[in-house]
Amino acid sequence: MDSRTYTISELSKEFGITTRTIRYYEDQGLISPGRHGRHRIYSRRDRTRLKLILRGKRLGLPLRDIGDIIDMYNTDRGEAGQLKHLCTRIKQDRAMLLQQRAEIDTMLREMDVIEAQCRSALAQLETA
Amino acid sequence: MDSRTYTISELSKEFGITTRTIRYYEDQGLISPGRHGRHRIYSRRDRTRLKLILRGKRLGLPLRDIGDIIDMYNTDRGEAGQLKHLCTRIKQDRAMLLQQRAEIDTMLREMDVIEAQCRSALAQLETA
DNA sequence: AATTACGTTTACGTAAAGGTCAATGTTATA
DNA sequence: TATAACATTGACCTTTACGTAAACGTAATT
Repeated sequence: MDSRTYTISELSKEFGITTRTIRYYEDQGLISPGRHGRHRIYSRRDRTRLKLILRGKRLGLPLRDIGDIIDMYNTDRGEAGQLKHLCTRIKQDRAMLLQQRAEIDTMLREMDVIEAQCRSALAQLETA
Repeated sequence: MDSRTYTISELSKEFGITTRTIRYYEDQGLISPGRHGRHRIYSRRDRTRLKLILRGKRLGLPLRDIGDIIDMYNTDRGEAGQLKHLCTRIKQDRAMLLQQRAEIDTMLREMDVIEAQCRSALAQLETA
């Protein structure tokens, strides 16, 4: 049943964030690790959530939104209402991601142009 | 010479941000519009900068970084040192963008899986 | 028994990115 | 000329996302 667990410092090292940050995420309801006494114990699922949180952050999403999204994708997909809701959500999120990707592509192309200019200018200088 | 200009409210409407935000960007040295008396006048170049700022924001970059980047790509590419510096910078930025895009692709694929599960679950419910 | 390493809560601090007045200036229009 | 409609500066306020420090608990070394 894959019951590997992690301590807070293990996770903080692995992901390059402070323990403070991880506790803060818990405070904001984004993770809820188990406890052994008062010590936190992180399951594999918790680790995954953490990874998703950091991914969301890299996309520039606020923590609130990240929490909502993760919860959305994690709630019991029992009844039809929930399922349809999730489908709608997926459609939205996908659109957002596609747009971001398009923007990244635009920037990459623009950078190609600049780099080409840059290189030819350098070549000019060298032959001069 | 394409001397079309814009008022602050025109830009705020066009980009869906408040005038306060635009002034804040100026305060942080990200734009420096001309003045007619004390009123700000934005050139086409200013508008472009604003567009770049918002793009950077959507990528989750802090304003400082955005400023640095834009300046980098805008300074006079005169001497070889500058040019090489810019080339290095481009390489870095490109790497970052590619990684972001890769992450987006990962998420998109994961969403495909979830959506498929979701749809089949819905189909099950309907036939039941 | 003391030190070290790791963990905990509580609380205050802070930087970034604006929001929200308030008081005032300027321009166009009725 | 009065009244909107739009600008400006300045000041203070707020939220988000942590940093930092204090004071303490626990468990393993030395």
